[in-house]
Amino acid sequence: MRDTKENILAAALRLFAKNGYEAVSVSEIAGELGITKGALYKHYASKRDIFDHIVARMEQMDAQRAQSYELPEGTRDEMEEAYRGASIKQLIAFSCAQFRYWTEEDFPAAFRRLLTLEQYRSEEMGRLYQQYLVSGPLGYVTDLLSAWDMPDPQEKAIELYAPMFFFYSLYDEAGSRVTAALEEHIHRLCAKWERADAR
Amino acid sequence: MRDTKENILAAALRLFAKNGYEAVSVSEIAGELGITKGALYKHYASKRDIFDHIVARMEQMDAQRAQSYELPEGTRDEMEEAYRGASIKQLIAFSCAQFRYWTEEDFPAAFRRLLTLEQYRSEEMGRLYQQYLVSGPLGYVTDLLSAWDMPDPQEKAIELYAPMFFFYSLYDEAGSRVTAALEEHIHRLCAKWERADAR
DNA sequence: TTGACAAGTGAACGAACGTTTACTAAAATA
DNA sequence: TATTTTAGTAAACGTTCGTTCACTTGTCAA
Repeated sequence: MRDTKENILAAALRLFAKNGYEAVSVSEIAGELGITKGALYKHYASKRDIFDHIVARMEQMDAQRAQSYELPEGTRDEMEEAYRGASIKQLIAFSCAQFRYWTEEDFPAAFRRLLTLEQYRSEEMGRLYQQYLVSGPLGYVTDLLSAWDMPDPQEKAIELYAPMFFFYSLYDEAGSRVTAALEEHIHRLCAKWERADAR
Repeated sequence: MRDTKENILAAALRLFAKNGYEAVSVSEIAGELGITKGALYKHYASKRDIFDHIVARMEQMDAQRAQSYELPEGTRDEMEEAYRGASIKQLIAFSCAQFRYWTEEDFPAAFRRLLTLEQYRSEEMGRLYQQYLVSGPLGYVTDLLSAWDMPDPQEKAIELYAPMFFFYSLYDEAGSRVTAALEEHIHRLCAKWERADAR
């Protein structure tokens, strides 16, 4: 089959996301596909090579997703004008979409758990974890609110993003049952800001 | 030395918290103390036995800490009366202390990272992770606010606890620099509730 | 002083690890 | 049709894993 290479990537990610990179053996990955571990080396040079391809794939998916949203990219300094044009409604939609992305989409959801498990092992993984799931999103929301001249942008960014981050962990235990509560929280908060803004 | 057993526990926890249980070898643990891995088996029956003692130790530390606080223990149903007696000031103090506990105290801080890395590997670890760091604390705060007859207790509990949870991850990258911001958040929020309550 | 015990060493165990190799059969290409 | 490539197997490689064992040393109680 031509998609064996793709199946290896998916199976490896699924296992890495559950047990962590070191705890998964090459035989185990191959076993998931019903092939021997020797065959696996026809597609990837090493176990680490599989991992690297997973990270690269995530980077590619993320870049693709970034440009499909109307919210501006880049840091505040570069994009100040664009930031001002974005609306609170867009922020709501973006936040909800981001949550569903990291919980419901197979690849991103597994990659999030993988990063969670690898974050302390190397500087690089810690950086990726922060960038995708912690200080990255927080900084983005902060910059956005700041460009809108909202008072206390960092405070508000925490109010918005910390529950999203917290709900990732709730989701991991309780499943999609919790998604509605999180989206309600986002809507309530943004509505409050809009009221304060109009005043 | 009599405290070799204790040193093994500490070294193993430190390594487990960085790399995860499977990625740490018995030789590595022994190497940290300058002894051979054979000697390690004079103190613990197996690698898993070390891990189990770490979990038991955490349970013991947690039970000890629970009774040293004035806030009531147990679930709401059992302790409704006690809940009503607790004050918002106590909630602030308890929350700040809890954050410092899971970030600054050596053993709990390392155990928190260990749980983070092991949470998906077994049901038991997932349960402990939730109990110590996710739904456990959230439920506790919810019950407390609910016993005070505050409106929307779950909403408020998320407002209070989600940032604490989020700041654990910020702390892991940025260190104690972020503690002040978190404590400010707690104070601000509780002050807001007190104002609304007095009205 | 003697003997039991506690705490270490270092070599060995079988199993599992990631990786390589020789070989095969089917598919693609010339 | 003949040949090369692709994708697989099965066995073996050297290494490391967790664990055990025979042995040494120092401490302390009888």
